Formats: sequence, C-alpha cells, structure tokens
Amino acid sequence: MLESIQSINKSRKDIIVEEAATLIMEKGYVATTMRDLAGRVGIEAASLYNHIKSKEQILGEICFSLANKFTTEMAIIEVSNETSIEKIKKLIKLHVNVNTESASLASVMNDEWRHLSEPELSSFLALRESYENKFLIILNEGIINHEFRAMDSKITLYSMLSSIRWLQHWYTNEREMSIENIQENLIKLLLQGITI
Amino acid sequence: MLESIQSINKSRKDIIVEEAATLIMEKGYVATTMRDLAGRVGIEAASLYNHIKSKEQILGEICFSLANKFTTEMAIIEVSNETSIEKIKKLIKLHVNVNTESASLASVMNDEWRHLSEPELSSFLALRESYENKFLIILNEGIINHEFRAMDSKITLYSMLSSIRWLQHWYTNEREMSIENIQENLIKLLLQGITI
DNA sequence: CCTACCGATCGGTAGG
DNA sequence: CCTACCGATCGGTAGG
Repeated sequence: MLESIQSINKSRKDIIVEEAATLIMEKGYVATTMRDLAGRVGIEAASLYNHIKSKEQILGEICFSLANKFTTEMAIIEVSNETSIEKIKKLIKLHVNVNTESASLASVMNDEWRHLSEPELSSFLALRESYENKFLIILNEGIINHEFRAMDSKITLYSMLSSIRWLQHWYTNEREMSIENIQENLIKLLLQGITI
Repeated sequence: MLESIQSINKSRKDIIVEEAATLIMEKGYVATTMRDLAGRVGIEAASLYNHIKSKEQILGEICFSLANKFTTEMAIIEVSNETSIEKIKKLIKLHVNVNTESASLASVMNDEWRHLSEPELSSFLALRESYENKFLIILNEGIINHEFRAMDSKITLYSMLSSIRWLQHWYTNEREMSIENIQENLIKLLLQGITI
C-alpha cells in the first residue's frame, strides 16, 4: 500500500533533481549553489545530503537519464524498415519533443556536461559519440539511396541537432505554438529549406 | 614612436581579454577564476587589476565588442539594394566567419551573457533584440517577395542562428575544411534543405 | 531534517 | 607587478 503510493508520488529525491534541473537551466551548474537548491525545495542545504550524495551526482543523473533516452529511441529507429527520410523525420520529432517537454533536462545535458568528472565524463561522451555516429549513418544511407542530395553529412548532422536546440530556451517562455506545429515547421525547414 | 609601437603590438589588456575568452570558452565564466587567467598570462592574480577593473568587465567587453560587430554588419546589409536571398546569404556568411575566426568570443557572448549584471545586461539584450528584429524583417520581406515560401519566420530565424552556432566548438578542433566550403554547405542546407 | 561548523577557494584590496 | 591578506561563500560533514 505504502509502496504503491510512493511509486505514484514523486520521491523527495525526484523533486530535488527536478528543481536542480530548473535552477541549473536558469543560472548554470557552477553558479547554482546547494543553498539555492535547498531553498527551492524548502529545506536546509545540509538536508539535501540525506537524498543525494553530491552536487555532481545530480548533474550526472540528469545527463545520463536523457542520454539513455536518446540511445533507446535511436535503437528503435535504427532497426526499423523505413526510408531514410522517415527516419530523419522521426529523429527531428524526437528532438523537438525532448527540447520542449523536458526543456530543463535537455538544457542541462547540452550545456553542462563538461562539468562531469571522470569516469562519468568519458561514459557520457561515449554515449554521445555513438548516438551521433548512428545519426550520421542514416544521413549517409539517404545520400546513397538518392533520398538526400550529396552533402557533407557531418555539417548537416551538427546543424540539424543544433538548430533544434534553441527550443530549450524559447519554448519555456513562448508556448502559443503546438509541438506538432513546431515539428512540421522544422521538418520542412531542414528537409526543404526556405526557398520556394 | 613609442605610441606607434604600442598601437601595433597588443597591449597587456588585449592579451588578458583574449586569454580570458579562450579560458571562458573552455571552462565557462563562473568556473574560470582570476587565478586561472593570471596563470595563462604569466602574472599573479592581483596584478590583473592593474589592467582591468573586474572579472565582469572582461565579460562585458567580450560581449559588447562582438554585439557591436553584428550590429554594424547588419546595418550595412539592411540598407543594401539586394534580394532577400542575397541578404540572407550574406548573414549566413557573417555568422560562419564570426563563429570560426572568433570562436572564443562568439562562444562567450552566446553562452555567458546571462552573467552580466545591470545595466549591461539590459543593454546587451536590447542590442540582441534589435539585431533579431532586423533579421526577421529580411525573412518576412522575402516571404512577401515570394523569394521564400510561407513559413513561421521566427522559427526559421532561431533555427538558422542556432544551426551555425555549433561551429564555435567544432571548428576549434577540426579545421580541415575551408571557411568558404563551410559557408557553401550551410547556405545550401538552409536555403534548399537536404532532400533532392 | 536541523544546528553548527569546517577547510578551501573565490574576487578583490592595501601597500609597496 | 608582487606579497600579504580580507570577508564572503562554497560543497560538504558531524552529531543529534
């Protein structure tokens, strides 16, 4: 009984990590203090350490939870029997979803990963590199298929990932546009460009 | 005589600001200490204050020097009698140039401006908003001209700016591609997309 | 979960 | 440009 209630409700630790993500998005990791975080949660700074081991552990949990999500989703798209265009559309939608629905997590992972220390730093970079390689393979297959034009796929990869990233900061303030509408706009922009 | 030599050579202050930009790009503004910076310059931390007033003054000089450059270049493009497509191409080239040739300045301005305090913070944001508005007007004119397709120009604006920004981090390490080649690739990607 | 506290380090100053 | 130093604040611990 108690367990089922606890699994439905957020644990204190979940709340701490969630508030930390918001705070780190706003001020940056180094400028965010444990006293700031404690204030948001409504306890004293020393009490945080009953739920978490260190400031860096929080950063690690945020980075890896999202990195793992991307890895999982990529694995599904990778083995699907779809055209390269369809795979890229799904990846664009995935990135739009994460950067809007989980804006604070995405912001922390993208902007603050360098403050991880070893061995977490290397693990994280390995996950990221593996993800980017799989993305690159999809783009290259599309070129061979003649679904995409000849292009430097590395430039395209980084531009695509980067072009969706600003949603982190924008969508937090301006929410009048639906996620579906944003997805459509970005898919058209990246697949067809802006000219007629 | 002495003056002309000093105006040709970099002043100590120029060196300090330059090293600061590199260091802040690597570690972030808050994590960069005056002792780090002094070490790079080859003096003691206290000696920095003979050339600069505060840590934040350095941040301000970097942000505003680059913001002013963008403002100046935009003013030239704005009044030119060119097609919307040509104006956008020139803006893409401008952003590619800044993000490669002045990668550390661009990195600091884009990622660390929020650590400015008032009144510099508001001044900076005003410059940025003015720049973005002029960029937006060019996109909207292109839509009215039928040079560009109907689209959400705000999404396009931020995606374009964001998509060029990753060059800051990439070009520092991988320089085998010429700037002209990068410009061409990005212009094609943003104007025509990736499909055939 | 709190009070009380610690060693380390920060940006910056005084004085030469 | 350096030595010597300062008040503030940091992440984190001891003990209850």
